[in-house]
Amino acid sequence: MPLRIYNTLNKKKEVFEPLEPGVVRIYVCGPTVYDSCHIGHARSVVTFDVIVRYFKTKGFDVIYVRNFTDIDDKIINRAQELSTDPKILSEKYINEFYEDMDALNAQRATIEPRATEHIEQIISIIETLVEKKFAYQVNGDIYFSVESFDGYGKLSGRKLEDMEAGARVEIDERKKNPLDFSLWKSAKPGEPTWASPWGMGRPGWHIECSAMSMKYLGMTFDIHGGGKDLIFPHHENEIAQSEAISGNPLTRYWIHHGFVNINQEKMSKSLKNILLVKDVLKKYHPDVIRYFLLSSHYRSPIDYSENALVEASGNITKFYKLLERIPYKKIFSTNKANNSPEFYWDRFCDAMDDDFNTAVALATLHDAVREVNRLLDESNNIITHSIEFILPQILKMRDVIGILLDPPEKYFRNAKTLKTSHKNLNIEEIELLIKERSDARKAKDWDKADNIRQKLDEMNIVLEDGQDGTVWQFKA
RNA sequence: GGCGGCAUAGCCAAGUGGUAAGGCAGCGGUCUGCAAAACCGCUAUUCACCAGUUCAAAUCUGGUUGCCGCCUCCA
Repeated sequence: MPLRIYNTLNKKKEVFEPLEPGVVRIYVCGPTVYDSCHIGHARSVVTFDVIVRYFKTKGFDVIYVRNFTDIDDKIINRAQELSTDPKILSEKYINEFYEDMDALNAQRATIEPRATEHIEQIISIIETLVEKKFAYQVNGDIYFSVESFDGYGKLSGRKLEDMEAGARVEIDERKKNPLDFSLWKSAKPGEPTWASPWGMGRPGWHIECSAMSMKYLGMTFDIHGGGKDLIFPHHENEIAQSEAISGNPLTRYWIHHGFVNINQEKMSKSLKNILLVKDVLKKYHPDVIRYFLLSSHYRSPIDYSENALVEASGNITKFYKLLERIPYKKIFSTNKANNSPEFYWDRFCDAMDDDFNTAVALATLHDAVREVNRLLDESNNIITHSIEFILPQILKMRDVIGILLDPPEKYFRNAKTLKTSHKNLNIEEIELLIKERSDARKAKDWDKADNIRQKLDEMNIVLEDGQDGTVWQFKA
């Protein structure tokens, strides 16, 4: 089955064909680094992380470019509020971004360019736009003239006339059209500036992406991605700038992911419900966050709630419980020695091929895990041939989804530490109680044993008596 | 005002013409001292509502209702 991608430009799924066979060139709009990453940033990063991982496992060479917007009004304003330098501020949040996203097991992009390191390219593009009369100068400012570009509105499905009518855009008398957007802003006192043919100033927001994508991926590349909110005006403007210069399509496939809501409300500063990645990571394992983010289709909105994370947590625990049943070395030493069709992996790929349907892909993982559990039950935990055949498929799925990378012991140990620190409990105390109960059980003092179990249950601890003794964990 | 999206079991969530994936919760069973975990079985005659097209519709068309997003910085 060929890979099909929903293309925002045409509003339908299209068969993916890279410009150059075997190579995928993809550009994703990265964060403006003026604040900590929230769960919405995580969705963007994880979504494209899985897409890129999938391309790689399918044998593509992936050139993945994700930028940092490190010069912008928001950064300058924030820096002023904090009486710091914009450069220092953006540096700080770039580091935070890496901390958060590394923690989430997101692989780094191939190239991670910053706007401020591409001023030269930006200026050169603006010069061309001015030469070709797509842009005009007003004092030290350069604006892009939306009317000069025929295709303006083709991505967002808007018409210039419609937008002007109800526009809430501030009327700036100097612009030819209210929707004209700035390519270059003249310097204001105290702001970072660069020399340009139009005097000291700094780039507008949209132009950096055109400059950097062009530099690293060429005039036309395969995939351009970002959040749905970027469709207009950001991506619309990128198309205008880039295509005005090249006369060729900026990109062949536009991928836009949906938002994360918090308890059915939009995340916003005014509602004070911005959920930071680093805060969620204090409570949940990274896999849990990834599972949550990938359990719905990337284009749908998803709703963050405590309940959703608890549920995701239960599923991740279930997966690790399976891995725990298999000697760790055995997990990696298995290799399929026969040529039968890889049922689960094929089903997983079919799902991924259908516009990266991670929900169905995860369902396939569940099915595979259930079967291995069943086979282990049947064989009394002996690794049989059938199991050796399914395990590598599970590992391949795991590698695409980017979860289950910890050794199970580590996962369960972390889970305990995470919860005990939250609940003011002490692992030694808990284990002492469990020891007491085990002694009682050996003495067949069931009442005492059940009493202790009851007590632990009240501490939200659940016990499992197995052949090799009792293991415990917190309820999700 | 303009553009777009969504509505599937108690909850989350796939499914875009061929008779409802998966997860959570629930019920019954195997296992267990009893549990838990794991596994097995059951759990939507039906996909917001009303018409229409079709041999066949959750899926297509028209309409109604309800939610949501974008049009201003936003992942």
